Amino acid sequence: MKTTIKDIAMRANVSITTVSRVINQKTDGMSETTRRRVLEIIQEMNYHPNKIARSMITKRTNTIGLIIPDIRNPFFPELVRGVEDVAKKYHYNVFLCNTDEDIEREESSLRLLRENHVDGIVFANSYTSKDRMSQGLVYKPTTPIVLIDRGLDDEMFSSVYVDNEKAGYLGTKHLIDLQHVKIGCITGPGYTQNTQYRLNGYLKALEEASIPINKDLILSGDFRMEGGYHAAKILLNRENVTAIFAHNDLMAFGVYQAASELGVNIPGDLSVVGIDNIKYNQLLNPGLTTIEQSVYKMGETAAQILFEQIEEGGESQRVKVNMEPTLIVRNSTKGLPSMC
Amino acid sequence: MKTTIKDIAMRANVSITTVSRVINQKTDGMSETTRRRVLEIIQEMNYHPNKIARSMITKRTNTIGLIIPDIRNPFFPELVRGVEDVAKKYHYNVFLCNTDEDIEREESSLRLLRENHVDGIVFANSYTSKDRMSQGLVYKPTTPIVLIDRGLDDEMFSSVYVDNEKAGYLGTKHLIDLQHVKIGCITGPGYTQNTQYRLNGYLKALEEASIPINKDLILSGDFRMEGGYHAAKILLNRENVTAIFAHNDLMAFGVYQAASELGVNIPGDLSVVGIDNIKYNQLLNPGLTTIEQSVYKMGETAAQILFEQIEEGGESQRVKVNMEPTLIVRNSTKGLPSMC
DNA sequence: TTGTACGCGTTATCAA
DNA sequence: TTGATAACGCGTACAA
Repeated sequence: MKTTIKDIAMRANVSITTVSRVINQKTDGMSETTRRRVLEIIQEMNYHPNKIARSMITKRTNTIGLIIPDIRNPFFPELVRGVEDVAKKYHYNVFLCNTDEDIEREESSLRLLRENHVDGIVFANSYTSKDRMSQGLVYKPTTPIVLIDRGLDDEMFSSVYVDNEKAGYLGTKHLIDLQHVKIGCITGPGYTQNTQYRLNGYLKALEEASIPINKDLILSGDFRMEGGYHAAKILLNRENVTAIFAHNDLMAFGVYQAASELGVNIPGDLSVVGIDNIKYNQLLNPGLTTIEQSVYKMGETAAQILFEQIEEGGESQRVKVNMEPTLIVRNSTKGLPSMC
Repeated sequence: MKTTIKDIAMRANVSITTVSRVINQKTDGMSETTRRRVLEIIQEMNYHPNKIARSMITKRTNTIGLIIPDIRNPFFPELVRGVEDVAKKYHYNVFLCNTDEDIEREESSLRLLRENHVDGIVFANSYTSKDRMSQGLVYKPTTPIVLIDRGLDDEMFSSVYVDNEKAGYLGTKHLIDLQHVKIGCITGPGYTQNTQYRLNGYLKALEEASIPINKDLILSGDFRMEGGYHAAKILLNRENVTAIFAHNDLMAFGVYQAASELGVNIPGDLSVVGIDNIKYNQLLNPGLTTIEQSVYKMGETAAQILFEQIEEGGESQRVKVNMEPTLIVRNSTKGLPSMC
């Protein structure tokens, strides 16, 4: 039997109300003597309040949910830490849910979190189509939700995301500035919104430079090494590209592998750009030029917004934060000798 | 106002007991008619049971805690997934807590989890000294705890860990077999038990080969790239080692960086071995020879044990699982030309 | 300055 | 086959 507020009350010869007051610092007009005595007994009996019971009354669980595709994708640990560090500051615990981009798991996570009465949810729904999302989320409009990485174009939710079109534009522009023309593009899965926006940026940069668009240079990947590897093989064997823009670093890693197998030198024969600036891409030789998204900060920001909405009790304004991506040049990109 | 079991009962013209029975599949001797009607209303009103209230009675929250040092260390995402996947199978949610190896945060995490009445805890206390741990955990002997990565030598807790002495032995033996004699060793922080065991393995292998032990070749790192980098600089500049055994892959990455800066060729001038077999070390050129620990499996196993203890209700046997590390040879190690 | 008593949403016990 | 009611541990309005 765990010790309860009742046990403390008995031992201290006071009512449970008094004990409750001590616990919740409601000691406005209370005798110092009883306060001290209660505190002592609490120590002595090693009493810890039962949050479950408390939240029955207060309607607060001091708990938030965090839904992501897969913690093993090195993009997400940073994000998770950002969220958790803010949560800790607010004395909140966080439930972590991995969905593997599976719509079933997204919805079951949402349901589970709701049944656990979390006070809010940070949702990295990067890979979900809009319609299904809305459908899934409509379940629980009462709990504040902040979308991360790519928001729905929906007034319903706050969101924090990177300007993906700009990311796509920056990477492509960098390659064009280096005189590249045959620039391969490896996108994420077709159904993600990130992919669409990043691709738009790519197209825009080409257009601006009056480089004709060749659809054979645009291949669809999976945001994982494998996808980058296979796409790169095709681009290198069939299309003779001099540069590849992979829509995330993991796929760029795959490009490195393919290049290595084919005896293609980076950056001598091939320039490579990624997106994310994953920490461990410094390991690559040569270092990978990439577009940085401040992932940790995204997590922090999303959590911050969420807690503001929680505190304001649901009737707060929806917020959309747009983060700027920045180009980080390393040694995987190199100017093409200008052809005469 | 959320819909409650009461609302359902009203609308269905039955008692809350009946509704409760439907929810909990206790429909043994129940008329199909009422069952169907209740089910319909539940659908219609989009009712979801309140787990908080339920756990007041059942004393079960269907929630476990997972405490780790830092999710950004690429060792842990695998472990987290292992735990979470098993948890999901049991319809459990998991609270994630990062401690940064800070004893304060470990204890506050423990306290927070306990206040949230988790049914069990998986604790990766890799970096905590035995005494403080016991002190911290003694708080809550009622909740099953499974230690991971390195167990306390304590009958109190179940644990899953890798035979770290063997890991240290295997890596060193491999280098010795390649004729290396001046083998540098970069350990983890001195206060971790892993470090002690791995170092023992290193020493044992040297002894077996009758290679005299040189304490200058043993440096203490931090399990991060930075530590590996600095230690490698010292070993290469001052000690002329022909091989370095880093006690995890991250530090081996640091060794690569140092070698690259100093113009030292791997494996030509220097052989390198790590521990962990982090997924992205395939990216390194040359590929890193390392000792694999099946991290995902460790997570799974720990969670499995935890759930067995939860189901058995606390009076179960303590279990200690010892996982075998295996050597994975890639291209970072090379035989030394035998000196004549 | 302190205490009594009710209610939060659910399950379990016993009765009908 | 179904229902009334007591718990679970706590916070709080109101009373003393």
